Amino acid sequence: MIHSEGAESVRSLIENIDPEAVQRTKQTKREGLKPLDNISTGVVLRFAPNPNGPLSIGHARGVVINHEYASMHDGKMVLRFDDTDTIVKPPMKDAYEWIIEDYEWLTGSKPDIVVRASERMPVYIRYAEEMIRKSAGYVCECSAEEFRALRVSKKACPHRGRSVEENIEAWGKMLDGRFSPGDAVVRVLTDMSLPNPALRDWPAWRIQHEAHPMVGNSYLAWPLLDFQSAIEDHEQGVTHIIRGKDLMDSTRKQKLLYDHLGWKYPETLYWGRVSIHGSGSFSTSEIRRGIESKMYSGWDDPRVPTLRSMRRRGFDPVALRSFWVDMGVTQKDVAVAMESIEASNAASIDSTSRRISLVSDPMSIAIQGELPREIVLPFHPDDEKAGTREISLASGTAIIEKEDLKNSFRLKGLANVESVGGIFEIGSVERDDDRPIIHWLSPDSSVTCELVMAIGDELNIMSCLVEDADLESGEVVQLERKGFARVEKWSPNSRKLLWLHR
RNA sequence: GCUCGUGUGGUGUAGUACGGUCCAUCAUUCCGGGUUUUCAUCCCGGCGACCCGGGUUCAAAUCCCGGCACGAGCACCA
Repeated sequence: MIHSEGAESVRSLIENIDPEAVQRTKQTKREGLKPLDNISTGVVLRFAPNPNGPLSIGHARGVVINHEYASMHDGKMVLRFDDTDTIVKPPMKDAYEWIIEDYEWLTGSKPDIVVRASERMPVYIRYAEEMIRKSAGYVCECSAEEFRALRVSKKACPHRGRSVEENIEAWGKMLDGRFSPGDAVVRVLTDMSLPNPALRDWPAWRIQHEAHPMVGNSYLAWPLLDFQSAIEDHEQGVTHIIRGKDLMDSTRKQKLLYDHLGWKYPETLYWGRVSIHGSGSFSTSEIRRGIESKMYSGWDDPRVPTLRSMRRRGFDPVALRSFWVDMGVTQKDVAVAMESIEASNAASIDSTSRRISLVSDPMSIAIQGELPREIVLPFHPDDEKAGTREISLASGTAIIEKEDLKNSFRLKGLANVESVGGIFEIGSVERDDDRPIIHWLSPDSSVTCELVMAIGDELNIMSCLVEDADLESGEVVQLERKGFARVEKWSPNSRKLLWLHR
């Protein structure tokens, strides 16, 4: 019957049995992050940066999502410094403190646990030995090139079958410096015939003789990320790992290690790559070079995509958090525009930003007619509590942007004006037509200031005129008709604004 | 080459585990209109999408197979 009658009759058939089954309900969008699975025993999440510089905008997602999940499930958050490489990405002593500051600014809270891998070396050494004694790992003396060839041909390396005693002996040589860098690595014993080449006897330890900024020359062999991270996640009781999908093979490698050690691997979520268009896309090391060569003034240079630069320009961490939470965790590679982040920020700060006028390319016009000695304007159109500022009109002139000059326009908050032979006559105080409204300044109530604007790799420093309002250093203001800027300095002899965004 | 992953409007996202409640959610951009003494804010309206092809089924964004596209890993970096 079903076959011949079609969907309609099936629908009515179902309707007779259970009317609710065919009721249509408007679908809704799930709000916030999708809850984690397997949370019955509580959650522990972690954010694990390399301390080779302060946090950049690229780290923000990792900080925000992990932190949000931890607080959403009343769990703990571990901030871990993965600093076991002293050569390729050498740690920077100051960065540890910077990252904690950046973390606290962005999340509004302190991490529950802070751990540096470099202070945990005894733990890693102990587990490496356990692994070797269990014949779950071995010391390999092949060169990188030799092993690469073995990996692709699925062949065992000559050191793979050594006895535990021989391995322990070689391991000791790695630790005490009888081996030189490159002479040997510790590998996790997996299976050379594994279909995924990345998993075949993957390297866990290598030799590095460089001094470490935190622990000096205490160690000559260091664990690689996959080993160190796996051990530390277990030690800290991490329940959920959220990482980039480029690290999927890391999960697989680490699971093989967990199998050797008899541990249960955490739940793992992945996200895709995010590229942010319109923000400088440079790496931490590139920024560092730019600072060293004096191209940038520091890690908070307005041109540089670090969190501290964004903080300095006036970004609101609450807006940043909601931006990343809204994006959620998907494995799609996404491209977002810096303008989107700015729009999110603008929405967040609009209601609290005081309004003032700034003129960057000034010209004076004479105004005449019935003028009050001063007018009072609100600092915010929708919020009386923001207070008011007084503008003196004693001089009978107004300063406007050159590009706003027309024969007829309205000086915002004052009156319509009309050019009569170059002199502007005051007209209606009421707004009674749709002539353009422009912002303006009075020479008696304005001061000069510096407006710093980052445009790509350029720093545009403009000398401007601005209202002499009583601004506070650090506050974010909206420049009428222009956009937002943060007050860097506001003292009688030096006023400096830093451009934020429209 | 081997391995893995992802494809929903311009952008981002919900829905996909249990096919019908989806002629597909929400936000933003864009377009039009309104409010407003800012090109800000706010309000209303509109445009706009399930990668392609087969299959299963009364019914597929959802399940299966095959393509295609894009991305990642195969470092003695993280």
